[in-house]
Amino acid sequence: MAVTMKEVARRARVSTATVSRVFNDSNLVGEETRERVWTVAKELRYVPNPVGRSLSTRRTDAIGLLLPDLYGEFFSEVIRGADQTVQQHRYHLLISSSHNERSEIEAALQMMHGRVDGLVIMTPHIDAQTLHANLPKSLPVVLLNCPVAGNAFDSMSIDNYSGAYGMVRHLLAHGHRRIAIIKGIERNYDAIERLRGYRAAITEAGIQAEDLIEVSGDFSEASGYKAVETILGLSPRPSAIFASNDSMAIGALSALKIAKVQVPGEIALVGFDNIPVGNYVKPTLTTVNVDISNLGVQAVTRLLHAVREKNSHTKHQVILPTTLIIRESCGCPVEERSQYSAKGGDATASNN
Amino acid sequence: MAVTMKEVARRARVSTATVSRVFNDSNLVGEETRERVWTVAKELRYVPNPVGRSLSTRRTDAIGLLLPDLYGEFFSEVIRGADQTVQQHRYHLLISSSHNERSEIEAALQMMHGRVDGLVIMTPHIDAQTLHANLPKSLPVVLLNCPVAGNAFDSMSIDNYSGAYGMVRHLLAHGHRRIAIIKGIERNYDAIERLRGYRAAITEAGIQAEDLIEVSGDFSEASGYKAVETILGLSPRPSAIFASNDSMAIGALSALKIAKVQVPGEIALVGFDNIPVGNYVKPTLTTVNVDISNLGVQAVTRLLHAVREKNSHTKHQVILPTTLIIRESCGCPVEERSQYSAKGGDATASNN
DNA sequence: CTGAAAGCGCTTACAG
DNA sequence: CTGAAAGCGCTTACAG
Repeated sequence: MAVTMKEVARRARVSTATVSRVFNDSNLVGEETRERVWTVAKELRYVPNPVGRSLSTRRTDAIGLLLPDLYGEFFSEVIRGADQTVQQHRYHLLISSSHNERSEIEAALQMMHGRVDGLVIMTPHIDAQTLHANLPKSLPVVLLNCPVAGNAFDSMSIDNYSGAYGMVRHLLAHGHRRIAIIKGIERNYDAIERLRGYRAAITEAGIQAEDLIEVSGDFSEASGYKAVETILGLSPRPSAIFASNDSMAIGALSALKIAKVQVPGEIALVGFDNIPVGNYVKPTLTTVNVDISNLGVQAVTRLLHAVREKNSHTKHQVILPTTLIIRESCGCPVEERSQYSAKGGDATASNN
Repeated sequence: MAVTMKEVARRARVSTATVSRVFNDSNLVGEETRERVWTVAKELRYVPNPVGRSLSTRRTDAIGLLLPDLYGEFFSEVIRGADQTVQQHRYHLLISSSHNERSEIEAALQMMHGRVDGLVIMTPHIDAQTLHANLPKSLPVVLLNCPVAGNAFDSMSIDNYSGAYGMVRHLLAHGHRRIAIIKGIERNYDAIERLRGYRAAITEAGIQAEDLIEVSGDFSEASGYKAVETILGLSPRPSAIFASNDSMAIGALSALKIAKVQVPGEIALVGFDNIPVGNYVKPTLTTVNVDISNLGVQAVTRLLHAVREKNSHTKHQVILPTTLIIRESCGCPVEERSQYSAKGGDATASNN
């Protein structure tokens, strides 16, 4: 059907080896021969078959991206960063999502097997065990925001801890002493780290540990709404709320509006993630920014390094810094309403 | 390195042909043999190499998705629908984006060549010519929201015309007579169709064609903002604004707020797309909903039909209906604030 | 029910 | 600088 190398070779009166060399920019081809092959190839509209190529080179020139989900801007931004980087390196991107259960992840790992030269894996529910059991030992992997400890894998994650820490410090700096946190999903890694940052900032400020005000939430808008009912019932009432993500902050904002509690006048409110909607609510939402597409860029860059420089590559656990976005909802003076970096000092440098 | 079929065959004391048959659920294998092969395969953790497989079957079990962009919810929703469908059929999804220029599209088409069994192409800037020139005649293709005329390709698009028509009819039904449109990018297909719907509804209502109030825009928030300046300068002032997309509607809303013009009290405002932010602005935005992930589902379903039933497959141009989402910004009575279908009668049924 | 063999479209030492 | 040949890991008529 499609024209093959053999046909090009025949018409250009050379061997397939020579055609192959021409298409691989080998320098062991005579100028004249090269031209002749090019011409014929162009005429026939020959495009090398990547499958044949892959079989002999044992490369696929593709990498896989495993995602738990595909809802919302977070994942599309990761994909955007990944796609961009992959294209720069003339690689391809294979995407597979909806892997929230262990069995699905295992199936997905199997399916990627042999189709990609490396894998970026983002999934909250995975352990090193499962990974090792389902991946060829030699397949390079970068873990994205996965709670896998140790240094057996390259990993890349967001500095949830410092982001939360920096945000709470910001509230403290503006005089808040009773700061409530609306927590995320209990066993979620991001949620745990953000909570840890909150606790550290509070206790470091000399506030008693028993004064930590922790309200449950599950990252949903509804849970933020509900949490406010609890918070408004406390006495003395907290003067600030740190929601573990923006969705909950927005839910909280609705509840506060309905309860006729002024934000930030009577209570300050801040979130985490910097989702676009934060710019549209009134007051605009102070939050922690995460450069998500960069997360994708870095992960793929790191992975391709592992793929191409297998020998010199050494594994690292990288933590990407976050940024505070000061808008209206925290009530801090206008002149401070600019971006500045959250304390992100413990980010490990990547060395590729 | 990785264990191959040969190794499995050797250990199970059968030929590779038999191993192959076992893995392809062929029924010409004895039960006993089958078991033995399974056991050995399991032991060795054998996974068939898809590249070898592809080379002999001439299938890749993958389809490609070509996107112009990767910004925002629209594309992530398309991807979500596509990924979901692809997985159901045990196919793989190859993604490639940022194809806005002709040369990039051509390069992308070349790169997909041989890697996929079919292609879903979404790009505003493409003509049938370029497509034919860069695609193997035999490769199934589904065009997504592409302005390619004729029936040479399967295509799938949103019913922009009827959506706009229905929305403007809604405004007319509520007594509006001077309805301005903020247009989208001039040569953009969606924009053209929405404009066409607006014009049809207006003129059908017996309003003079010279009373069409068309203001330029480019789909950006900023252009919506600017358009309002023009609109407020008109006399008599329009009583309603139909923005060709939600982003512009939101820009317009900001401008109206600043100009202290009540929405919907003094002027009604509606958009198109139903982006999530529309729920958060005040007043909430009346708009036209497009089930985007379904667009991805339908396109892939159609494509896989073309891939697998090459013979029985006939090409169709499908138009997916839209829905009106009535919220606060159009000012219509509360009891009507529910979803109902926009006139979507001219959607062609897909027959796979 | 099973195997030997050819073939899918490339690449790459090896020899010249 | 060029070609003949082996090999990458599968599948599938063909023969038995």
